[in-house]
Amino acid sequence: MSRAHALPTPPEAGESVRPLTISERARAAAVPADHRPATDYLSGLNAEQRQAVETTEGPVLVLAGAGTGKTRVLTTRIAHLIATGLAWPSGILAVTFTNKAAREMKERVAHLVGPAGEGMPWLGTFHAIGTKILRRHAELVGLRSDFTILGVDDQLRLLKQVITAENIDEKRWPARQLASFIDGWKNRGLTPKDVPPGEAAAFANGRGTGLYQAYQDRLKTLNAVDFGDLLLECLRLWRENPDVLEQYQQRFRYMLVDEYQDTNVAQYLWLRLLAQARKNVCCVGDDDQSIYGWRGAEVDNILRFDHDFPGAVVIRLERNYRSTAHILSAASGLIAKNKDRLGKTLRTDDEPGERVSVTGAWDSEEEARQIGEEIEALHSRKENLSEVAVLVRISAQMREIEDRFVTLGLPYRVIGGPRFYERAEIRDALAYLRATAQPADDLAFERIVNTPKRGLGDAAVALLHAHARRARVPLMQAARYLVESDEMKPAPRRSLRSLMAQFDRWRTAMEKTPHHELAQTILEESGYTDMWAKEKSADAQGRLENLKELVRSMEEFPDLPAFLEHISLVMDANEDGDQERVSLMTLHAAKGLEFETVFLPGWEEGLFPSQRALDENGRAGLEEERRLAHVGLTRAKRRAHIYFASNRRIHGLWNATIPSRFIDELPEENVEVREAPAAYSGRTASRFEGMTPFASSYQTPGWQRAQARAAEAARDPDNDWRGGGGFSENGSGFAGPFQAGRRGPGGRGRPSPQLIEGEVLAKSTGSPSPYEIGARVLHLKFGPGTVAAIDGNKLTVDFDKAGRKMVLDSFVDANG
DNA sequence: CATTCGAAATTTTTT
DNA sequence: ATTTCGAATG
Repeated sequence: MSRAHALPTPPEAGESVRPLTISERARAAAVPADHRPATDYLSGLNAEQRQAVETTEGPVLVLAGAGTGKTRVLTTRIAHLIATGLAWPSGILAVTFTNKAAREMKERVAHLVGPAGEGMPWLGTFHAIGTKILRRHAELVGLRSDFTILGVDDQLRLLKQVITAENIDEKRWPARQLASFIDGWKNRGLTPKDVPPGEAAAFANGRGTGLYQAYQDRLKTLNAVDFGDLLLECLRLWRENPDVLEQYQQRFRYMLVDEYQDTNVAQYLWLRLLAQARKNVCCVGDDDQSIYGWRGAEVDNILRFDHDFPGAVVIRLERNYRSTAHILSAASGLIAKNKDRLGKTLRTDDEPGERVSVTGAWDSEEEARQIGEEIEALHSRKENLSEVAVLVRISAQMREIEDRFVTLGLPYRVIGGPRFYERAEIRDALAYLRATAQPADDLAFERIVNTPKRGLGDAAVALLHAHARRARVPLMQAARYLVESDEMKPAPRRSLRSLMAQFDRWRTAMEKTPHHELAQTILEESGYTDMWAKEKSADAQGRLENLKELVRSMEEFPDLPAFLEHISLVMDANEDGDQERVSLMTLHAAKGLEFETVFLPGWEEGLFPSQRALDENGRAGLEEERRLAHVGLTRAKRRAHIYFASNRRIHGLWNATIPSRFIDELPEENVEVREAPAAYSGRTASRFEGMTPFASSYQTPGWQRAQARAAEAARDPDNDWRGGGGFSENGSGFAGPFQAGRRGPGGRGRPSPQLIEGEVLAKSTGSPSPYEIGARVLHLKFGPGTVAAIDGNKLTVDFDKAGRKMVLDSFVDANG
């Protein structure tokens, strides 16, 4: 390809970038025709996409619905800016949220533009770019350029120290809680001075702000920052040094932001400062896929874009290239129930395809069985298992499904979970390296001083701290002193001496040993690998392998500091991508992915939408849950299967559940209500025929019939409720998704749920139930009980043994 | 100081 | 049910 020929030469790395002069631009345009940058990269785009690529000047908001080619627009836009000579790669700022997204974008740009695009030094996550900027100007914000970036666990340990140092009872005011307060403040761009007094009062009787300040002071002393600081300190840097800000405003001629709906206030301020000068900012996002409100994302940022950037061009990408018409309409119909949205209408030219199926199961175990069977059927039809995903609302749902996959022998992989670099063994190993390379890294030293156990417990650490504070020296230096003095008892003293000797040896070895070999040596000599080798728990083996992988990955870096920098921001477990596997993940983890077939279990009130989201955030919470449902559905290219169970075990006890309101909200014409598979459906449930539909939107109460069948199936003698014996014996009220609202005044814990503008827990029909208050009924799982209240076809029953639960009337029998 | 037993908590997750 | 955390115990 000759695309790269006419590109301007990228400036040397580190060279400060100035805008192209007019003559340079003219020169670029005057290149002979056959050497002119190829524009064929534009040819595959539709009109809107093309507009989004070619509207290079001024603020642009691209509202890109699911599957509308968002990433393609972003990468093509970058290619376009480079190919037309409007900017050098180093003059473009492109921010993403995850390292994965950044990596993908880099690859795709390189593919479009060729070697010339490889530069892209400013393509990365907010945090990675923030780090890069801060390292250059560290001294202006009171840091040294080799500052450490704290992970969550380091942060917690530090907070614990701060709380204790302030003489606050750490048990009453846990570090975790303070961490989430501080996180929230940092997300909103608030320094200790900016925190509204009312909010600080919520922690430790109003001492929240002081603790926040003390924590920040400690960080400075340690020459460390946490993730939030990577953005906040940039803000401070720019505000206090307008010349520095201007330097970056000049440098970044064009700015692009991916997943704009996920930006928090701090990120928004960060962007706005940069964009103020040139205003060539292009934000791509989808308000309907905003699912991170709970961690500080502000949908408002996207809803108010044209207000914040006057004259903004808003481009809607509404043509979906991913899903069939039925799936798309189902998802659109659902999301249309949200009020706070900019509004898009997704359309497709794809065939209608299969309807979205909705299947009721008796309980979550049967739900897992049905999913397993369906996947086996797909597999025997030669469908690729890598194109199949099961998306759950909460991780706790995974276990049952995994269990089923294991017994069926279905290969699967779990996506998400703790990141590689968050794992304890990796953090420990890194702490050893940090403590070796940076003797003043107190946090690292403290982390491993007694890991593996070497008799240096709380008492010894307290002594170290006391001396370190008294002499104002790092812990390591305090240790050297204590080894020589007799303030420490002989046993720990001997242990500490040998540890210090080891560190000395490693530090000497650092001069001449390749860093990955040194790491290997440290892990062995310290007894760390032995510690895991001796542990006989199931995951010990995996941890050892992670450590090996860590050492192996170090080889790719020139030296230890380079590696430490990399690891503090990035580090992914390597994928064993050889075998075809079903993917299992949370809905959150699924954003941005797509699969031929998607299974969506657990669509039940309380679980999805999550009761907690409703209780804590009211209508906004409900809408975020609905967006989550929308994200789930739009992951599917050809087949989407929704499931709900009528009974689910929550925290160990069984709970009756009712179908999610989201099921009712799906347009009827795009949904196929499934019967339970033959093996589990028993006789025809004639007595349920003609019964009032649960949801008024259904002409035929099809899913209810399916449910009834499932109930019949479960009625076989082997499944007798008395045999199961799984329900709560305490009768202390029901412990499920519905408990919060129905608890008596004596109930502890959660606040009452908010009723959301007439949207009750689930729609009810208002049609009379065949039962009356006071009637005795028999439930398969909960046994006998008395009807306490009736709401349409939903009964509130006081079960003799299982306490009060809400059940569908079709699940109980009259028990005269 | 380490181990062990019992009570309490238990969404979603990136950097 | 399971895991995690803290206090009592050896």
